[in-house]
Amino acid sequence: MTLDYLNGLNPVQYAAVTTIEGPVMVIAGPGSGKTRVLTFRIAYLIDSKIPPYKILALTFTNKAAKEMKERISSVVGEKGNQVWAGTFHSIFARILRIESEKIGFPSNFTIYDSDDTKNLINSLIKESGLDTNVYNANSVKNRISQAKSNLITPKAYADNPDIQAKDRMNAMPQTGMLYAKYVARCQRAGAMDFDDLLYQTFRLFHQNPDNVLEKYQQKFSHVLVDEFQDTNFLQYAIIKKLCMYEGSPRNICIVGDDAQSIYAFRGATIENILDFERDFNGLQTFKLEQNYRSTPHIVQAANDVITYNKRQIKKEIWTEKPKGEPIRLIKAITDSEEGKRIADSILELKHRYHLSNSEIAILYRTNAQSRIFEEFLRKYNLSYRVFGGLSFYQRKEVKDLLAYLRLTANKRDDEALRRIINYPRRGVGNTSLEKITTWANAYDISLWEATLVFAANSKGKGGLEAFVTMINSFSAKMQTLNVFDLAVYIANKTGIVQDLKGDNTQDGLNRLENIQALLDSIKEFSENDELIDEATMPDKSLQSYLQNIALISDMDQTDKNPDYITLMSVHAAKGLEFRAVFVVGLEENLFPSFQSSETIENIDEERRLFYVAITRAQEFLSLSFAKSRYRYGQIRYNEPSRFLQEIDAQRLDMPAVEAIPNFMGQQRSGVSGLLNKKPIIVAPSFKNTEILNFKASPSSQIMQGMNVLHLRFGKGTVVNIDGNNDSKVATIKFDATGDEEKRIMLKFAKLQILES
DNA sequence: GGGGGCTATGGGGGG
DNA sequence: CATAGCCCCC
Repeated sequence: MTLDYLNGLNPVQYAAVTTIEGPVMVIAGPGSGKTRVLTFRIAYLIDSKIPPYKILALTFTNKAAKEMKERISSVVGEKGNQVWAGTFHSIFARILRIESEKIGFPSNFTIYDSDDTKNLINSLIKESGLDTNVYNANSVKNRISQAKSNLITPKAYADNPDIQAKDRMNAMPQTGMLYAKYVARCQRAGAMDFDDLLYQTFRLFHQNPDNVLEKYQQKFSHVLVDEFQDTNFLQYAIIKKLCMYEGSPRNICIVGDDAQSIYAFRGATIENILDFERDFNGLQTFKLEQNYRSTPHIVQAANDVITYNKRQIKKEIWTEKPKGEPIRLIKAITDSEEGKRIADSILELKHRYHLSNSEIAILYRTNAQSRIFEEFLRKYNLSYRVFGGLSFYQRKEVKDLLAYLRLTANKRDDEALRRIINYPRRGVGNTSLEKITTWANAYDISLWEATLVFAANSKGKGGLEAFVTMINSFSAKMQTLNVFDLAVYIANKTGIVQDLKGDNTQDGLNRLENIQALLDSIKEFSENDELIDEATMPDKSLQSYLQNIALISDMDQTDKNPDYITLMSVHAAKGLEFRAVFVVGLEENLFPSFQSSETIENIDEERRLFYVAITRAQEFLSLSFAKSRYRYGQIRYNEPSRFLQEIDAQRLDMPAVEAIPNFMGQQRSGVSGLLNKKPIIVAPSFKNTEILNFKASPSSQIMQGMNVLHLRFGKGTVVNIDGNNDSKVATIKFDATGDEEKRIMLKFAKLQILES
């Protein structure tokens, strides 16, 4: 066989690719060709007659998975598609889709996203009569997530004195009870949250009904794990289930870099690497230290910085690249000036070195920092794209339409039902929903089943009945229509499109565009045959679509115009590289983040994050800081980041001692205290002497065509009156508001009838 | 039904 | 400061 692709590898890479039997650990420094090693290793496995469908490759991000798949296929062709390559979550979601009935979940289970989880926890807090000021949904959610990630069941949670003590200390002793309720409610809804995709997979393998574990142990003869330093206890536990058993070939290869571990805050643990050495004896380790990405200044700066971390696997990256430019230090007085100077530098780099926008990135510690850079890039007419922030799939209108699809696919999906039972409006108010919720809880049935009861007994109104009939008709259509046609049908039939068309504001137009964009992407899904992939997207069903959507993020969206400057957080930049990188906001309390300053472990994680940031640069690296910065509405003064001083001065274009002393000693970090809240000016919105004589007329006397006076809007004419009794609504055209008509509920409105 | 005002909150974030 | 969620009021 001709294995040309092996020729370009250095000796360590070659060994890491071709050592395909037994446990292997690859420690891969930044820019050391990690992805090449991973993909060539898989190609080499396939060339060594390992059936591609017996190879399991786990990554953290869709981006990494996608890149890996593409590169495997480019080396081995078609059969590369049969490799089970994907994120932990997507691979295990796929397995659960096949096996979930064995552990009490329907095969069409819903995946709850973070918002669903949070909403559900919030309802549970309220239902349980707990104080929402004390029980914060986010912290409860984090506790539950932590518990699942450490394989602690609700019962174990309740029985564990340490956990109980901690919850008591945080004044939230009922957290364990909420955890138990949450789990029960997810079960009732036939729903799994993101953690469940891993937790339930572990449960499945651990309980092992019908020897399902052996099935997958046999299925996957070779397992690869990317970014192993970011795995948590649960992920490693699943990996062990698959690879560590009597008679296992133990063909497992983990790739990672302890220096780039930046997710400890969410449970990733370096212990896993240490445990791995212990769990898999006979382990062969390869260290990739040659860097093919960056100039010596950049590589050395990275080495300088990381030596300040005590606990790490010994490793020094090096490069053969030519010297290149020193690292630029940019100091600014204000955050706004920082924005301007970065934009200036970008223009200069573009002119001097003919960089395209896509070769440039601005990396920051917090997403909130993006705004100022956007402002200046827009001013300079440079195209850019901000990653992170509110993703497309988190927008209200998108979630609304998706909720209809979700409920159609799984009627027990409580969170979807809650979202749309009265959108668009069909006269199902809070009172009805509360009745339904109480009923559902009393009989331990889903909201949908409870809704059926109320719809059948409802008198007159018919909103609920219409809702039930509509959803049922969607389910029927699901049998005959493809996903796209179904989605279009639903968007129209529910009145969502009509509702948005009625809103002529820019906001409304954007929303309508988003609905259109969602429909376009559904069309893409339903018509593009290349997307079929047994491991992650096995068919074109509604369920398959929803699963795919739930596990995708904003980061994965590709743009039609690829020539933009990239703005993203350092976390998001992991795995990427750019010719020019600006790492901004290098100030104490920002980078490193102020919440991390308490412990050495936290500062070390911030330092690894900085290490990740600077090693994204190929040729041009700029580091900037501002003396003062607006944060939470106040000007704050911070000293330059300690990390700047950890870089040997000879790598910098100006000595740090020259740049930094101006800012040392003089200013203390803290709040300026000068800025006070703006005075609140109350101005009358309507001036008219007639108001002095205002006297409201009884609402029953108000009729169509009358001239009326309103305290805020002034004079107007009643165009129309609809509804009856208490819910009469008047449509009134006021002189002051131009063409825009107001709809006012007569029950509340204070209107005076005027002589015409 | 819907707008306005008040209040709480604000770290990094994949799936 | 910016935003989201909530309550109140018309």
